[in-house]
Amino acid sequence: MRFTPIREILLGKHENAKVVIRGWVYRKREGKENIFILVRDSTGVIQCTVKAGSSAWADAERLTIESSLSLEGTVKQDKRAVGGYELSVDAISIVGLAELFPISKDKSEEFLRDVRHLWLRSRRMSLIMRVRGKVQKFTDEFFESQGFVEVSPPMFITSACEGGSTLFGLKYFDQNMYLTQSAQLYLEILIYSLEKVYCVAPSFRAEKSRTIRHLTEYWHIEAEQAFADMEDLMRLEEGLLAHICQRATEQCKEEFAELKADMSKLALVKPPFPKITYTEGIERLKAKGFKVMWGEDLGYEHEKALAEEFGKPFFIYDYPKQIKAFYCKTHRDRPDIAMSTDILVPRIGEISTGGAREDDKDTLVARIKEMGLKTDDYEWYLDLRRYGTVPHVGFGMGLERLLTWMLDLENIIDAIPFPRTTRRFYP
RNA sequence: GCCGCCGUAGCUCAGCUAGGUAGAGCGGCUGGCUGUUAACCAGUCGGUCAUAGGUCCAAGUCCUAUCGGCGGCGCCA
Repeated sequence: MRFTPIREILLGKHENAKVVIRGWVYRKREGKENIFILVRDSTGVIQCTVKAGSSAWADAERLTIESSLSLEGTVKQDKRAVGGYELSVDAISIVGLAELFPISKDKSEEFLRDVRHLWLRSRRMSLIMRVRGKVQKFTDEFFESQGFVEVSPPMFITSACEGGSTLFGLKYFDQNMYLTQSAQLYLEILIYSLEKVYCVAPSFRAEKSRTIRHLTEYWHIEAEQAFADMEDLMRLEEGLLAHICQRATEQCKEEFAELKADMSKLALVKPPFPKITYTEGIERLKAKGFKVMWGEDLGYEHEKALAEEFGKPFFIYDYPKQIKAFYCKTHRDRPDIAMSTDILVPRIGEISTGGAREDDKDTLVARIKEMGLKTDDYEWYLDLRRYGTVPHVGFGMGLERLLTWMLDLENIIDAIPFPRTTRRFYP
């Protein structure tokens, strides 16, 4: 049996032809003369009409919202149907008669989160998931074009990447292990053979953050590049973002329109991005009346204020060493300044952090001790500096934060099908 | 970790300020009507007011604790 995608019918390709479609009941309106069944499949929604007296009438009467079915009928152009085409039904075959569907007209955020496994069927969620899939594809396209190799980092790790306080611990047989919070250190291993590597993989953070931009499990776009400096890094990052935004404007028009997401902001994402130093950021904030001291990390309000000025993604770089991780390289002539850069976007703030990694073994050992960490935990990491060390850079970008910004989502949880937050991890 | 808000019918909410018989809309069911557009009209079913304790003649309403949820800050991507 050949089934016709609903989208093809709506595009006018099957006018007056007999077709068979399959899908789920989206809405149903019942009268004496007609039953109107709105059927959705993965490609669209179409109105199907069943006339009184038709052999399909009894089945049409039984149908409930979200029942799965196939319908045979004739495609008719009809202005009265949303979409311009409808199916005049000859036969219905019910696949799975649905029980009373819990999601109806009125719905609260809280309830929809409780039934997320059903809410994912909604038009809105499927559109977002489509864009998410595309953005992942665009990411692969970009790295492919730049000669990067996609690699697969581990999820089980033995020690922290950054500190330790935000790790999820777990029992690994008789030992304690953790879920990774970044693939960075593992990508660093791989540049010694592949030079340019990237991955898109989950990162886990046990931060009890209660905000619209935090997940405990999020997908992390990470890359590392050997023989590269900060300029290479920023060029890579802005190239990636610009490519994703460019391709989204080409391929995701319908999704943006239906989600009422503002697509015009994507056109502003063109290299080179605005770039300011941390010091300049502090000055700008002071000029705006914020009470910030050089050396303090920027808070969310600070980030938002700066991002508003630019109205598009931009870089902040050259942070004070003390607010950055142990592996961060510092300027040789300004040892208090870390070669680190963030990308900030309006409304969300930070979506990416990257930088040069310390490539000198002794400096790295000193930094590890300075931060109160144990060199024993980083023996293999130090090996990378013992055997053919190279200057290298890398970054990590939060896929869901990127999508939240692109699609104007109110909360990051809608950027991922199965969000894990401090309070929610079902289904 | 700190702070704020919320929890009443399957769903969305009102009722709480100032204690006095548990309400509406949607959904379901029954009937009617209509080429309907998240249809409409009538009727009907539906509730241990999150849980536990307290105050009171009387608690959905006031007090305390607990549980659950949402958000802000911090931290981060």
